[in-house]
Amino acid sequence: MDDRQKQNNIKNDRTKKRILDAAEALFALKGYAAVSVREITGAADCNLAAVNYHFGNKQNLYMEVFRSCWLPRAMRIQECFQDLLAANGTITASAIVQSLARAFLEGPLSEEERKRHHQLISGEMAKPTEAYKLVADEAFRPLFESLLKDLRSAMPDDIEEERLALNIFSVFAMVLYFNFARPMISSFTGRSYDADFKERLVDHIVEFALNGLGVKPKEAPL
Amino acid sequence: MDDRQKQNNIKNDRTKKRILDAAEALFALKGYAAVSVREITGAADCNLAAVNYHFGNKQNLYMEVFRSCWLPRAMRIQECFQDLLAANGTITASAIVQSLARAFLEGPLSEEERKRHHQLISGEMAKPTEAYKLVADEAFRPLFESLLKDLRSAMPDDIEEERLALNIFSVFAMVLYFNFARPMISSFTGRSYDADFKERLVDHIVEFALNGLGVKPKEAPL
DNA sequence: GATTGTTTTATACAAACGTTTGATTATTAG
DNA sequence: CTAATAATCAAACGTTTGTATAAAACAATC
Repeated sequence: MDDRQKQNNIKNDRTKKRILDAAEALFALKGYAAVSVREITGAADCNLAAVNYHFGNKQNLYMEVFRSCWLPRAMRIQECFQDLLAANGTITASAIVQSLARAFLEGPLSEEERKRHHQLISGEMAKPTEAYKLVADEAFRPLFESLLKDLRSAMPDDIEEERLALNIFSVFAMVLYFNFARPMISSFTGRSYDADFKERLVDHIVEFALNGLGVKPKEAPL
Repeated sequence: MDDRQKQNNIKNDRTKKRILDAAEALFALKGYAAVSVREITGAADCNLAAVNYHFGNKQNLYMEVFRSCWLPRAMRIQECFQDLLAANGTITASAIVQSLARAFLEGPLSEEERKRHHQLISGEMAKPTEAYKLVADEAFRPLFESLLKDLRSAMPDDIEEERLALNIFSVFAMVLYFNFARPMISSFTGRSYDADFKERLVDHIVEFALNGLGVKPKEAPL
């Protein structure tokens, strides 16, 4: 029968999973309040009541998107960073910055995934909800601590803890900004985010983090 | 009569202005979709129909918030930056970065204004609407061009245009990030955004922009 | 003081919202 | 096969949404 076929085509993957995917895409695109449950179930090709059946309510679904879609991806990025860093041999400041920039800009995510990932977290940073706490505790804080440790071992011993933290934030600022502000950067520079430009960005971030503006240019030992 | 008194107390300032204020505060706090017209008119202490009478519809009101609240404030910041830069005498890279950081972090805005200002634009950068185009054309682009000009005159002649642009973005990244990510930074460093910490941030941004991480620390000539 | 134009008011409306319900279909276990 | 559990469904619930309307209050002009 073609009932069977139809099931195999679209419906056979668990409804719950389809709802999560559709919800993630829509929440990333338009934000929590601007997306209706009907829109989600429409995109997931299931009944309206399915959201409440599987997730209780709309808010729980939103939280679940972060718990079971966003967080695992954040882990993948962080693992990618640690792999790159390890592959680099000795832990130098330059290696840390470069690995971080690569993991975030080129990293393990597809272009579509990266877009979703950053749009979702942008929404949370602009208007934090309960999901922010989850993400800060489970992803940001551990990464920050790990970076603190790495960078401490790569910098002079007498550096103050606060300066170390500010340095990390500054590198983060660049890495996130070059993702976050893509439309503006593309528009102002006239370059699209292809592999070439991303490579250029990684190089720039590393150089800037090591030499700043490079007012007194010296051959950077990258 | 106390009708007259009541008018002087709250109502006498033009309804239109009160709606704009209330709308700005609420849009900044919760985002466009999460705010209802009734919420706005309630906060502005006026009739529900006033929004449609004075602004046509909810979307126009949102645009008007950017046109007549956000943009003028962006101008004030930019003027502050130019005043600081001019007061600094010669245009050096250090002076540019310092003036920019000061204008944005300490600047002419009250703490409440700055919060609103950044929340509004965060929302737009996370989920751009029509307002983004307005803001990019009227505020971002001119500031970017002006910075490009200033920085070009302060850097070696042979520097490529693209590198100049990336440098500007990087400084911007820090300045905006230290505003944007306030909650996270406060939480991770344990410091509140008082005058002391903001001064520290300005110093850090200048130093980082000039020397990067400062891996090979040399007495910064600030 | 009547007339005219502007602003405010109370009320109404259809559409869309998140959630609930009870019937119906699939799936699993005995 | 039957009983029980899980999942899907169409329909409806009571609210809340953005916007429209027409009457009332106010302001300014003559």
